[in-house]
Amino acid sequence: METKSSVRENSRAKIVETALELFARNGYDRTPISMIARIANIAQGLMYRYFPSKEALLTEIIKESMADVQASFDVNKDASPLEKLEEYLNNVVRIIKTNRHFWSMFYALRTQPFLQELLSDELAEMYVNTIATLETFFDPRDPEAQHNEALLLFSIVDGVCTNYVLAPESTPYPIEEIKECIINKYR
Amino acid sequence: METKSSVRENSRAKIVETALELFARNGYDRTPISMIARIANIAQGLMYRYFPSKEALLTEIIKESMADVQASFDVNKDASPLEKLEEYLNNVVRIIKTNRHFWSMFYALRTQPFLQELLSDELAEMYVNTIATLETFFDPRDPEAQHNEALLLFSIVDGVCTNYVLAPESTPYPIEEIKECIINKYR
Amino acid sequence: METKSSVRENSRAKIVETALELFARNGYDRTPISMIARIANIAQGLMYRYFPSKEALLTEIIKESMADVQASFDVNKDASPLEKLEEYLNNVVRIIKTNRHFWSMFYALRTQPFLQELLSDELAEMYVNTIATLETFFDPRDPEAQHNEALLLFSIVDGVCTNYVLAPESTPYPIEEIKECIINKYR
Amino acid sequence: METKSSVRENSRAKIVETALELFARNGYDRTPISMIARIANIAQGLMYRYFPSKEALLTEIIKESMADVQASFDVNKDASPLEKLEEYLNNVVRIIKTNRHFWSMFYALRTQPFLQELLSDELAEMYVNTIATLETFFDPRDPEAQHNEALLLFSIVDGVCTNYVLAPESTPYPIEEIKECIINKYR
DNA sequence: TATGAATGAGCCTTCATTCAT
DNA sequence: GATGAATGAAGGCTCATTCAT
Repeated sequence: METKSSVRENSRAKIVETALELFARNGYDRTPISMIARIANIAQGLMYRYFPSKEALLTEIIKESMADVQASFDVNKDASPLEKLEEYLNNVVRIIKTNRHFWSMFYALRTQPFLQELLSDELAEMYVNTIATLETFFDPRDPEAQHNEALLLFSIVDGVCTNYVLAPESTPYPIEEIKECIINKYR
Repeated sequence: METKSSVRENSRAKIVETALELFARNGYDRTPISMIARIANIAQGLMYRYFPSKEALLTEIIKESMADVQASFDVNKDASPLEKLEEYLNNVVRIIKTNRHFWSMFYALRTQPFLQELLSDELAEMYVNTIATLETFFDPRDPEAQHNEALLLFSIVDGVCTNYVLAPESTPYPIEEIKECIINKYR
Repeated sequence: METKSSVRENSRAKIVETALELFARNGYDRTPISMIARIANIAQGLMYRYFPSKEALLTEIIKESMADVQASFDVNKDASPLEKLEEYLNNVVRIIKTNRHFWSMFYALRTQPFLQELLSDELAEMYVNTIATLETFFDPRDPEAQHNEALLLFSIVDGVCTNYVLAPESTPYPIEEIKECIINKYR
Repeated sequence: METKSSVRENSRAKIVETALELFARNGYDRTPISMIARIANIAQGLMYRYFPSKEALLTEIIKESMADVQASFDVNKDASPLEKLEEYLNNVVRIIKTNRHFWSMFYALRTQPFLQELLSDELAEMYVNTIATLETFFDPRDPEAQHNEALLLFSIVDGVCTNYVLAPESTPYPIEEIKECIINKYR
């Protein structure tokens, strides 16, 4: 028997899933609500029972996915810096492979000016947290160098992930091998 | 006295310049032609004398700027691999600092699905060329490793440049220091 | 114990009461069914068990309230014209003070073209009845003057009531004093 | 030869005229922009080159018409109170006959709650001004009575005008005769 | 060449109404 | 009787593009 609230959850999930895929494929501004509705096989107006606006749908999707991601970033505190770095990269690769749709959308979105305003709080918080984590991988005796190393590592991961999700299916990006390359540089 | 063709060049240049700045600031989809016209101080319809459509304006801007960039990427063929890499990074940093508007726009645009179709030929060509150049920086005895190293270097530059143009004015990205960090990793 | 029909009456009454208040406050076209349902604490769809449409709800409310009003307009047939007029004005003032919500809505609605069609029969009947009553207050020897006096009195009451219900709380309309003014004019 | 600015004026006037008529006939909320456009024989989007929104179109229409009206309310300062009152009533009747469309719309609009907010400034100012003018018609020795008399006269005019514009063509409202009735009451 | 008025397709959103539970 | 999820037809508004001058 389907309860009312499970009906609700079903609809909501269908909207989120479809929107995520379409935002990733076409971009946010090129994905009309009508297209989401058509592909999700629901009426146009239904989205507005679950989200107050198209923008709210987007931010909700991002917040939910981000929360999932943050949860899977527990790093072993007792490991050596190099081990931590290795574990971090493994986590990154695992997560980006698992949620490719989301990250494809994310990397397309984070460079859009109007979205930076929309998401500035979430983005800034995540950025600061991540940099702080990455700093623990490097020698704290020279704080400036430590900070710069963290920035660079973040940028590397950024670039690699972007290239991974943007690579066409015909020439996939060898992310596992690239990961090994990175680790080698830090040995 | 202003000749006809210089008038033409003036209007055209003003359109390109204004569009570039606005595309960078607001994003392509959020920049109406009317806004470009207003800020460039020309009539709305005038753009269509120079470019057949808004998309054509964009691709033109990108092609022109890309050509400029390619031209400034001559690498000294006789230098050592490390010297080449250093020179390459210097070029990148110099160019991105000089044309920040363009690169800001470029990095916002390259992840947009609809643009990848629009520019796929140019983008693919540039990508292949660049990777080929970067491969010359690495040991050719293991071609697969060589290729992966080139991919990684490209991704690193990608990530660093993206973070540079996205950094808010309040906390600028220390790109010169980061460049040194990178070079250190390759010594 | 609540019988079935009293439940029915409760829901129905709650809908009518809430709708009346909201129509008065926001206007008919700016009061969604969903808002009535939310404030009346009932389900959206429930209204359609009692009224076939939003328009039907409105006309029902008006008809019911009008009936109440008509009932309280019995004028003493044996009184002098001036006494009749005074009694009539007293009735008007009493009724409008008692059902302020309804009259506030009524005066907002009666000028709306689409409602005039909807209610034209009721409105016309009430209008003719009222004018006929008012005519008994004036000298029948000049029928045209008598009719015009009735029209004028009706208009005066109309204007005074409208201004009363429209007056903001900060500067209430002194309807009792105005009533005395009117009576003085007819002495 | 038609200049550009006269083209502009033509279009604008056509929009205003059509909107005024339709707002009067159907009510503001029941008059879609698309209907205005269709009847004015212009494209839907054109309105937005002249007015930033539908609401702005309405307030503009009201402001313009109100200004016209205010201008025609010069009362002879040296006349006796009764003469002033007579002149005032003559002005009212003349104006309402001339701009019947506008006043039909105006009386339909002024009772709509959401419009009171929209126009509260204009409405309040006009109200205060008018009451102040009307007070000069009455004996200043009892200020409270004077104020109440002004309120009543305003209400009377209000009611008469409303009934005039609402009267169906089949039974027109004899406004000239009613005007005489009113004057008689004040003799 | 240049202007800016005009067009109309398409977008986001609201809301009266229906329907499965 | 009661619920609230789902529908779909408008409505207001934006904007790339065309066209008369």
